[in-house]
Amino acid sequence: MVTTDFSPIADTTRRAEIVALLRRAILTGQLQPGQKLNELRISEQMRVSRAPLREAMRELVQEGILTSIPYAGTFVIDVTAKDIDDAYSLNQVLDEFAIERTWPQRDQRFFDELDRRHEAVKQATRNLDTTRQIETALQLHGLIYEWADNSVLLETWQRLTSRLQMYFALHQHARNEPVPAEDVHEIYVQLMKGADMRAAQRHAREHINLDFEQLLSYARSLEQRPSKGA
Amino acid sequence: MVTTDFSPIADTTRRAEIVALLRRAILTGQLQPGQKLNELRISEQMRVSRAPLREAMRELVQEGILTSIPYAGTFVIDVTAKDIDDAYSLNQVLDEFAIERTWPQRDQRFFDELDRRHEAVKQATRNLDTTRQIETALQLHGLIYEWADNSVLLETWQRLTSRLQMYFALHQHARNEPVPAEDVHEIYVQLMKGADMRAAQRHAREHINLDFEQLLSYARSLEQRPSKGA
DNA sequence: TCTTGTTAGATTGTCGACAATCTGATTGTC
DNA sequence: GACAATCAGATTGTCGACAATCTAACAAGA
Repeated sequence: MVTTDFSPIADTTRRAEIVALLRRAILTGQLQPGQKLNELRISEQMRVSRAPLREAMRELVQEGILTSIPYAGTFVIDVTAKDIDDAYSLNQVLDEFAIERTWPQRDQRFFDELDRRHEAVKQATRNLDTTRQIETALQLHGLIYEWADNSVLLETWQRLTSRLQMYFALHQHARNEPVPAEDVHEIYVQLMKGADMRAAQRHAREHINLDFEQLLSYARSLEQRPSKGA
Repeated sequence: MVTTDFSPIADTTRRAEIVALLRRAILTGQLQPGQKLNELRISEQMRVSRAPLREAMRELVQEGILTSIPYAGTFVIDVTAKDIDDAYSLNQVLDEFAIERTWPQRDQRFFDELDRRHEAVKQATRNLDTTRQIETALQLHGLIYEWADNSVLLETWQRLTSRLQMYFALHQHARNEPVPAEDVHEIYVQLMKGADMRAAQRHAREHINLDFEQLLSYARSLEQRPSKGA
C-alpha cells in the first residue's frame, strides 16, 4: 500500500487570501495602529467585492488585531503600554509551561528544527531585514509551543504572537535602527538542547524580559501622543 | 460635574444578535458537536439573509467553537478527550496566575461580587437548572480573571470557557443527572476571602481537577463511537 | 464487479445594489 | 456668536441573485 504523506490542499477562497494579506499588512506595520479600514477602498484595491472582505475582517477582529464599532468602522487595534505589559507577563507564564511540556518530547527532529529556525533568524539579521527578523525570531520562539502538544496553548500563543509582532514592528519602524547583529538566541538554543530544564525556563524568562523592557519604555513614550488614525 | 456611569450601548446589528443566538445554541448543546450548519436553512429560520449569518459564523470560527472547511461547510467543533485534557492543564496554569494577580486587588466590591455569583450558582442548583448551573459556576470561577487586570489573560480565559461550557453541557446532556446538591464552591469562596494565597491556588487546582476527571473519563468513553454529525 | 466518467442537485462563495446609520457642514434662530 | 435643526455625502449593514464547487447517484467500459 502506498502511504505518501500529502499535506492538505491550500484554502482557495478569496476570503482566506484577504485574511492573509490584511494580517501581513497589519503585522508589518503597513497598516498602523488606530487606522480605519475603508471597506470600499480596500475591496476596490484588491479587486474583490465587500462580502469576502468583510468576512475576512470579522476573522481578524476575533483574532484580536482589529476592532469593530457598528456603523462606525473597523480599525487596527491601538497598542498601549498596558497591552504590552499584559502580554509580557502572561507570556512568561506560558513559556514556562510550554518548555515544561516540550522538554520530554525533544528529539532529533526537534533539535534540527531548532537549528533551522535559528539559522533563519541569523540570515534575516545578516540581510538587515528587520521585518523578517521579527518574524523568524518569533517562529524560533514558537517552536516550544508547537512541540508542547497542546492545541489550546498553541492557539493562545499564536494570538499573543500577533500582538507581539505588531508591537515589535511598531518599535522598529519608529526607531528605524537595525537590531544588534550579535546573536542573542545562541544561549537559548543551547539551553533548549541541554539537560537543565529549569535553566532554560529561567533564561527564556529573562531573555524575553530584555526585549520587553525596551518595548515598554518605547510604548510608554508613545502614550503621550496617541496615534491620530488614518 | 455629573459623572454617571453609563454602560455602552448594545450592539444593534443583526450580526451581533446572530452571534449571540448561535453561541448560546452551541454552548447549551442544542447544536451538537460535529453537526453541520446549513446556511440557507438557518438564515430562513432566523429571517435573515446569509451575509450577516456568514459573518457571524466567521466570528465563531475564530472563537474556536466552530470549524470551517471551504466549500464543504461549517461545523460545530468536535470534542475530544485530548481537547479537554489540553484545556484542563492550561487552565491550571492560568488559574494560578490569575489568583496571584487578583490577590492584591481584592476589596469589598470583589467580595460582594464573589458572594453574588456564588449565590447565583446555589440558586441554579436549587432549581435543578443544569445549563444555568454550568453558566453560573463558570462565571463564579471567571471572577478572578476579570479582576486580574490583564486583558490578554481575560480573553484567553473566555476562549477556554467556551470550550469548557461545551464539554460540561455535553456531559450533562448525556448523563442527564443533576449535579450534586452539595455546595462544592463554599470552600473556594472562603479561601478567596482569606489570607493564604497559596492555599487558594492549591484548592483551585485540586477542585478543578475533580470536575475535569469526571469529564475526561466520560470523554474517553465517547472516543470509541464518534458523533455522526447531523 | 470494480473502476471511471458524467450529470443533477444541493450548498458554499462572491457579487452588485439597496437600506440604515453616521458625520460634518450648513442653515436658521435666539 | 452660540446653539439646535436639517440635510447631503460617505460609509457600514443587509439583501437577493449568480457563480463556483462539492456530493452522490447513475451509466459506461474493462
